[in-house]
Amino acid sequence: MNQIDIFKALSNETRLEILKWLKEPEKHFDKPSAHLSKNMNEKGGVCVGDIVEKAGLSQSTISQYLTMLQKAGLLESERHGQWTYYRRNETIIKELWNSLKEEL
Amino acid sequence: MNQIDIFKALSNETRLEILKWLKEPEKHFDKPSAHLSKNMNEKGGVCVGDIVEKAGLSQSTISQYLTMLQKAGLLESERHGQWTYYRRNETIIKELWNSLKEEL
DNA sequence: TATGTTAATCGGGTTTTTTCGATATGTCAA
DNA sequence: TTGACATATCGAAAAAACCCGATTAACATA
Repeated sequence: MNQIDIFKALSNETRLEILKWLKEPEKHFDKPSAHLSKNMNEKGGVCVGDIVEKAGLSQSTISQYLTMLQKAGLLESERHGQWTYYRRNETIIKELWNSLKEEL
Repeated sequence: MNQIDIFKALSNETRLEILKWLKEPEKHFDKPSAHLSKNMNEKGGVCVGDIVEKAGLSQSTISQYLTMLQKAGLLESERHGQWTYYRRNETIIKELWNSLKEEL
C-alpha cells in the first residue's frame, strides 16, 4: 500500500469519480448488464464499457485509469468472458483510512 | 476544501513528509529557534529555513511546496518579522478525514 | 541608509501526466 | 474459422508538475 501512488491515483477528477461511483454502482449505472452473473452483481462489479460511457473519455484512457487504480490497490478486477468487471477493494480502502488517521 | 487539490498536494513524497513532520515538530526539528515566540512555539509553527534544511531541496522549491500545501488548506502560515512559520491546519485535516470517510 | 537575512516569485529546462487514435489481444457466436 | 465485440496496450502530442538558480520583496539591525 504505497500512499503516494494512492494519492496520485486520487488526484484526478475522473479517477476519483470512478471510485465514488463504484461505491454505489446500482445508483450510478442504471442498466444491469444482462451478461452479469448474479454472483458478480452482488459483489458490485461494473464493466469497463459502462464506465467509459459514464465518464465521457476514450476507452483507452479509462482502461488505463482503471489499471492505475488497481495498481494502487483501490480497485480489483475479475474477467468474465469478454468483460472485465471492476469493483472497489474495500479492504485496502479501509486500511488506507486507518493509516491516514494514524500518520497523516 | 477541494479534494483534488488536496490529493495533488499529498501526491508528492516531500510534501507528504512535510505534513507528517509538522504533526510532531519538536520531534523532527530539534533546534528551537531563538526567534520563536513562546506563543508560536506552543502552536508548533516551523520556519521555512528549517524545513528546507530537513527536506534537502532548494529554498525556492520548498517555498512553493509550502504555498501549495497552504492553498490546499492543509497548512496555515504566520509571519513574524523575517520568518514565516508554517503549521498544520488541523481543522481542515479533520474535515478531510470526515469527508473521506463519508464520500470515498 | 546600507547590509545581511529570510522567504516569495520568476523563468525555464526536464520529467511526468493526460488523453487520444490506432492497433493488438482475448472471447463469443454464427 | 471468421467476424463482431470488449478490453488492453502502444506511441505520441500537449499540458502539467518538478525543481532549480536568479531575482525580488520584506524585514531587522548596525
